[in-house]
Amino acid sequence: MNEINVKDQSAVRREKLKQLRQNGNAYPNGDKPNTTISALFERYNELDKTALEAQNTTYHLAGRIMQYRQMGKAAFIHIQDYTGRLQIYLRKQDLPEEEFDQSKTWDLGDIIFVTGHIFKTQKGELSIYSNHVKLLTKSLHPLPDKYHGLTDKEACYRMRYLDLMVNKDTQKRFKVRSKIIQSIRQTLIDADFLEVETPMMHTLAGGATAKPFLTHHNALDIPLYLRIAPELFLKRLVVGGFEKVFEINRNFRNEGISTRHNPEFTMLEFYQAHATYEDLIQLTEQMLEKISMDVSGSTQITYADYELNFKGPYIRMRMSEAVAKFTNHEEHSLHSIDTLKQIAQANQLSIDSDDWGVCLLELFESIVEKKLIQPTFITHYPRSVSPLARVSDDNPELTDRFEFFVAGQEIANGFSELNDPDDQRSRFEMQMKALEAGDDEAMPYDDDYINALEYGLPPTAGEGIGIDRLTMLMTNSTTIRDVILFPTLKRVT
RNA sequence: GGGUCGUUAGCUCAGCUGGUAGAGCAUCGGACUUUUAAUCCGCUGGUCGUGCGUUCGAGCCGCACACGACCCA
Repeated sequence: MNEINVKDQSAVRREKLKQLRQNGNAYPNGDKPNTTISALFERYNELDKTALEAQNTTYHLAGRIMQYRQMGKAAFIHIQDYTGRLQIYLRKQDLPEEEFDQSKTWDLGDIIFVTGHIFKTQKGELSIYSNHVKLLTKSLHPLPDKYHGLTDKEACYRMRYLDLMVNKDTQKRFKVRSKIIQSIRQTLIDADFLEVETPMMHTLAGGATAKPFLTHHNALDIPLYLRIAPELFLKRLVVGGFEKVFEINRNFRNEGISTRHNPEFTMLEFYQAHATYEDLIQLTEQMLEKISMDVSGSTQITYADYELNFKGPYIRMRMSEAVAKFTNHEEHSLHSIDTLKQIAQANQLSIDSDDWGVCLLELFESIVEKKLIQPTFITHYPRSVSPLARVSDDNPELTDRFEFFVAGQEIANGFSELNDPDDQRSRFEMQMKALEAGDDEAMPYDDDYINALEYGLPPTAGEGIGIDRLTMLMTNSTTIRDVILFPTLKRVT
């Protein structure tokens, strides 16, 4: 190593790789482990040192070197596979000479293959006593600090592979995320829902009010939008006879980035024919109770400064009831738009709309939402802010809709679907007026969707649940970037 | 979009009132056959985010920019 600069750890490792290439294939494959680290712990960790001496099963294991303690004629190595970390013991006299010499050139981060039997050290740590070792993959960059790990958040987001390698909490968070999705899928499939996939590229960005991403199809020479919601397609499927459908997939919204917003995010949407929003409220309670049990074994969850209780039934409030409660008004007084404007003024809010529903929603969002800590359903959303929801039978200004809040955040949105094509047509027309008036988030008129409704959508209820925000709750993460493997970041310059 | 803070060795972090750039881990060399953040001895390693300015002199002061974090909208 004299002619290369020893300060450059990568150069040292490259030099070693060069040696490996000269000695044969530096990237061997085909060596198969016959167990995993966690399996060994489950089987043997309860046995004591002497009991393990009777064990002579030969195990093959592969893993990345995370710690390496060389002691002259012996060495202790901690390797990590996707199930955990295990110590390997190497002794010069128990290994072929060239293998022991080879092992001295290994570095933290290298991936090795180990053959040996299980034993416990004097300090009682379960380990592998190895009689064969082999390097599988040379790592060309030094690992982050073995004790502190990688703490630079930007580095964690940009190099998630490194974050996952050295930060156990990160691994755990994404395993929980997977478990949540698995739990949801299980619940829905057990309830006879059909999992489907609908287009990610739309000619009209409908199903929600949001700014879309625009792209272009070259061969067809047409603009396409990345979808902002799958809703209108899923309901077409219900028209077609798939009476219970769900989709877990990405939506894209061309909006700001914050601790609660990533441009692409994952939504569960599900639709059930012959159900009402009341049925979905119950299903949501069941689903969340199960998720919380599956993930943490309890319905009590710690999130930031809160102890959240996911044992149903959850709090329910009408939107006007909630606004009344948190502004100390009588609920019936909120039927007057003048009262709403007064409340807004008293709270230093300027609302430029003269629509009663818009005003009520604004008050709700700015005053009430952040105060809904325990799981809470807000129901009776105004018609004017719910262009796809069915009008309530007892009040034409309201819809059979709810949203679900936890820790001040919106987690879910559901409603009995509007299946009257003529009503839907007039709602789209209202949206078009809003669009003309400059609201760039208003929904476009979807002619084919109206056509589908004219064939007959059975009475149906549907709901969307934000998987990222749900994962934030279940993993006690206060930023969405911590629950998305590769969050959107600016380019490094 | 606004405010506050951050960016120094591969990683984690110090750096005084503006006066020659520091530690631990990792690396490199040596010792070491049950260690475990191994230990002991020795040696390396820097475009102080980028640019401009102030100054005899800038990691430190000023301005602009980049990226990020937190709070607010």
